[in-house]
Amino acid sequence: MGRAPCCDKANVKRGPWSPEEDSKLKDYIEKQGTGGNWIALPHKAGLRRCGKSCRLRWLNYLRPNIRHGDFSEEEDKIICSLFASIGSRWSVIAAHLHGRTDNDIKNYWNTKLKKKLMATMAPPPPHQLLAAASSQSSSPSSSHYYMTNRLPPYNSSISSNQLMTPHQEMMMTMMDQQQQQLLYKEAMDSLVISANSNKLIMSHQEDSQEQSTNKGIMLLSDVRSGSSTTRTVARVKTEQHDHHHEERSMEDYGMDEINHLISSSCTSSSSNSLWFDENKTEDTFMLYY
DNA sequence: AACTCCAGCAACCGCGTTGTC
DNA sequence: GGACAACGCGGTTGCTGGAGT
Repeated sequence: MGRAPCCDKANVKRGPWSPEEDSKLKDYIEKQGTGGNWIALPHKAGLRRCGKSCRLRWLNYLRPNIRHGDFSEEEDKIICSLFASIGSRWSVIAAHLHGRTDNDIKNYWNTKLKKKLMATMAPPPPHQLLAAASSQSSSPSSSHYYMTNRLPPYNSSISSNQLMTPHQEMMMTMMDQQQQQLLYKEAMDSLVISANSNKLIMSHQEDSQEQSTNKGIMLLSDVRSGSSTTRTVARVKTEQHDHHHEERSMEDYGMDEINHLISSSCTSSSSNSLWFDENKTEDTFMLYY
């Protein structure tokens, strides 16, 4: 049995709003306010609409100081920067753009900005991804790329494949040096803090030579954007070792299993399972880009 | 002119969160 | 602290109009 409907759908009008309805809603709210109760508002305002629908219409279209139309380059950059750091939290992004609504920004991103960025930044071929990861490995005995989670100095020549999610990397092309440094830092931070995300790609690791843990859980990347490209994990095989990696997306895990994996990873004092511990700044973790 | 395709956008849906009793 | 109601948000749907054939 599903959730109870918020209103009697048989008795409410749906679809596009007429100018008369807009006028009624606007007049009522300007005179009476919302009264903190959207459910009761349509009846009081003489509208045969669902309260949710009224709220959406007001917030996205009727309320004062709403701006519609073309987004500026500056707004593009702000959206990209925030999307790279916090993902698709449109209401938060909207709060940074005066007069823009979350719905507007979401639509703009999905229909225009994303394509614009994709066109700017074609994804690297898989073999380049692997070669880059392999050549920068800190351990000659392994093509796994290890790095510390202390923030190294920003260097624009560093291949961002190893440091960022694809969507963060994509944003780089739009930004000036200062913004790139900020995004770079956010990318580094996200490798540690993203344990709370509900869209993480995880991997089992068994019998790693460099790490004594028998079985751990690795954060590969923060993929809160939900973009399909960020769900693709480059599997880096070592020539010397034949580590067994089982790559699974979050959706493949049951909640119990996820909780178990995370808790066992966090609490295992006898291993180097430290990927969720922000305090262990000297330790290393594995990165798959 | 008629039809199809598709981008853009407004609106809806349903889930998680917050507030109230 | 549990139950319920309402809000807020992000993902999705579906309508519309313009471009292409």
